[in-house]
Amino acid sequence: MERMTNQRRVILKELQKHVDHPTADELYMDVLKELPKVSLGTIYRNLEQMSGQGIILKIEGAGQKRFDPNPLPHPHFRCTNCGALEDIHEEVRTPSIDISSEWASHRVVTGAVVEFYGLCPKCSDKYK
Amino acid sequence: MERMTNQRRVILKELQKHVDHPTADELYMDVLKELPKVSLGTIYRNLEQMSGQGIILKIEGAGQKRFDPNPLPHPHFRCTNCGALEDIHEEVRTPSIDISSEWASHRVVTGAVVEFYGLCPKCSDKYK
DNA sequence: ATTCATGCAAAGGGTTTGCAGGAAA
DNA sequence: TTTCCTGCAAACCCTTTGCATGAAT
Repeated sequence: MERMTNQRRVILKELQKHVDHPTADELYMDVLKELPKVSLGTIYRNLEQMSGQGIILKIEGAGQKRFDPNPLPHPHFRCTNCGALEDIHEEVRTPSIDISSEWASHRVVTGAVVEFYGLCPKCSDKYK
Repeated sequence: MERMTNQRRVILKELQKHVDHPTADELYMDVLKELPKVSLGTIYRNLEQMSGQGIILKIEGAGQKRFDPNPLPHPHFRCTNCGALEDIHEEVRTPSIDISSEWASHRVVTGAVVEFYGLCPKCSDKYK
């Protein structure tokens, strides 16, 4: 059974402060302020464990992994210029597929990822 | 202007033979059979260039980058066990978002990625 | 007491890059 | 001939891992 260590508590608390979705090293900088001796390996190990437990969400894609304190799958918007990843609070028509199909009968379909992409407000301003 | 080299021709031809979506090193193995002196760097440079030109599709996500000879965005299915990536030929209701919204007015939304995930036929057999 | 987690540092894997020589245009 | 591309190898970046120590249970 996994243990509730102080490091883990602080990592989760710092992640939950974010409205954006930080990378492991961004979170490391935050955690360092509270735990000056923490190591980046500990950040990675805890993020990996918590996402495996469904407490947080690990988001893989272009560039570095990013982490989201909200574990429920939801759509994101990724800036192809600066890499920023943000939640979409707008209404999104989610994709679906017929799981009773012949195709699906040969697979185990557990979920889907939806990611819109383009330029974030900051980056789109540069093109004005 | 970019040049049509023999390496590039062969890389594209080998990619087009695939119904799956190979990684750079898988494609490297294929190309080596035709061009025994080709380097992995050349594979990466050409794949990067062709995807930038919209001739092929670069797919980023869990693990290694994968490449698809079909440059038109389309849904994929990813096996979370073996990493295989395949096209979905089933009907998929694609996601959409209101691009006339306040939210969208601050961004440039250029596209969306849809990826279903789960276990591929080979991997789901192992759990039977 | 027994495990599991930590800090540290090194290794790992995939991808990118600098350079001198080679081939398209 | 001028540029762009190649092969080679080294560098790079992010992430994972081995190990001895430390802290939860």
